[in-house]
Amino acid sequence: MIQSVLKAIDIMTVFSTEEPCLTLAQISERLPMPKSTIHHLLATLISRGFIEKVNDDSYALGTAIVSLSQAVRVNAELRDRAAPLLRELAEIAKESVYLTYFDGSYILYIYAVESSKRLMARTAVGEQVHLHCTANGKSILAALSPDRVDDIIRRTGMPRFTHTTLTNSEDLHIELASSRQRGYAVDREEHELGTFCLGAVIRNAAGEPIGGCSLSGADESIVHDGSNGLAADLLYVAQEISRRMGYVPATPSLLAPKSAHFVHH
Amino acid sequence: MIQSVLKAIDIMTVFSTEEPCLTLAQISERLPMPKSTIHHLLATLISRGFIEKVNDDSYALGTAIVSLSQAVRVNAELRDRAAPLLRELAEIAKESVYLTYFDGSYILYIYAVESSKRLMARTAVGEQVHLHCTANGKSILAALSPDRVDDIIRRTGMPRFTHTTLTNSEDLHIELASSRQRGYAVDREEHELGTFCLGAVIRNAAGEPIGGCSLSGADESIVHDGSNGLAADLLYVAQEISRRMGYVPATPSLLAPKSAHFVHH
DNA sequence: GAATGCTGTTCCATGGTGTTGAACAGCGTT
DNA sequence: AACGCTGTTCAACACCATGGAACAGCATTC
Repeated sequence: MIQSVLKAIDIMTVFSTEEPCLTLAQISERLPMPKSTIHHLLATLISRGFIEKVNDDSYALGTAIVSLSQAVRVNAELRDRAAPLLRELAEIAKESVYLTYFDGSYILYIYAVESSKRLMARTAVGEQVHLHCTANGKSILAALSPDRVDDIIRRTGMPRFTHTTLTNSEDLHIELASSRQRGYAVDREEHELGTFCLGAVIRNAAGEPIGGCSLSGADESIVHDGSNGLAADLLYVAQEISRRMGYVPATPSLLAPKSAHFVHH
Repeated sequence: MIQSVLKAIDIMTVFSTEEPCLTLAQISERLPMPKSTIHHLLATLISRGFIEKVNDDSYALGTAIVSLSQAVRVNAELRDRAAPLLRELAEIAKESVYLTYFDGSYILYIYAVESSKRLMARTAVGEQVHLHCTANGKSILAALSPDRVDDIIRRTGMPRFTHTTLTNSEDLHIELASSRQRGYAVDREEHELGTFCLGAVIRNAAGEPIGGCSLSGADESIVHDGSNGLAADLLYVAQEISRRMGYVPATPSLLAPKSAHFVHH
């Protein structure tokens, strides 16, 4: 473990969306390091664009980090294979579409086609969220063994976000059973009020869940089963992404896209 | 300058979209460092999620970088203010919409609402592009003094990407004059064949150009002046983003959105 | 099946370098 | 004008990053 590198990373991690700009004094009061040490590290990070100076007396994360994200493995291997399908899905559904990556404990949003109905200004890309409260997360949990599900919720907990969030293990397992039966998971404002989602799991060549994709809308009708072909299209897209990741279903799937848009694949 | 931090950054910079996964041997042949040094640094970066191991014998950039990008200054200050407007614009235009940040020499794509017409699978977000060959870049150049324009093209050059790319200073200055007159810039397949764009500049409180937004389509009709209200809507959005960044136009603007969608702002 | 070439990994002594408190400088406030 | 607050620089000491060499794990090869 190289200490100066760890310290440099700790400094970068102090910045947040809420506090994108910090003075040296603010950084030093949040970290157990002398100001001069922080100053040296900041100068080094500035030289490579990882940190930038704002207004002569405060610091912020620089744009080099955004450039680097293009080369992150999951972006090159998962996102770039999934993106064209997700864009089509967004166009058909006229709703926001999200792609997430499962890191073993949480999901990380790695791609989005966001419709104007999205409530939050900030894009979801880059956000890390619990599994139990999202359609994406539950579609992944539904693809894991009950033991692994219990293991994950033991580690991460089941914090409440809204009045509909599932906060105990039994409710979750019941919900996962119906998700498994449907083939996709549903989120009824469990993470964010005013946001309803459908989520479907994505698997790799080994059949393991590696992420998910979801449709997200501000209208409850999106989660009404059978009211439209959205769930079928979502499942088709998730299955096609899995196929592109090397997944070969044990029983050849009968899924076909409902929308004619997908016929050319 | 802390050398171990510089080395850690150099290691991360070796990864690219084309080569997202590298073995220790591959990294060491691209960098003038002994394998053991690289190994130590990799272990440190792994401990914080900046690097991850793939398949036991190769390394890749980890997801921590994607999470960090949420806190990057331009994302918090520019992107999050612009995103809602850009989503509406994308919905009205039914084309891809992009937001870029001007770093002094290049533009960096920081947000996108990508339509299914986009040719490339990869998202543009994170890409760094020359100014002279994009609508976004030219709208920024048109807002700078001729001296600064010359200074920038002296530093970055004017590489050719397609048969329509402007590759000499005089052509560029003529083009910038008409962009200035129109109020927005146009890209006729100058960066990528099959991609036509309209771009408009975004200014900060000091009136300086800090970025741009653009509409991008696969159809030439998008750049046909006056054929539709897209340019007017784009200009309205760019102006409204500038306003949210603190810009106060010298002469109160008469611009109004053509589409009724924007009336509620 | 032993030997060879390749990986990635670990070890450890050495000297380079990161660390640090203290001193400096630049501003705004008092 | 003196003070308190910034960010910045300095230099000496101790620590720790460094990188050669040795190890281990695994294919491939002869």
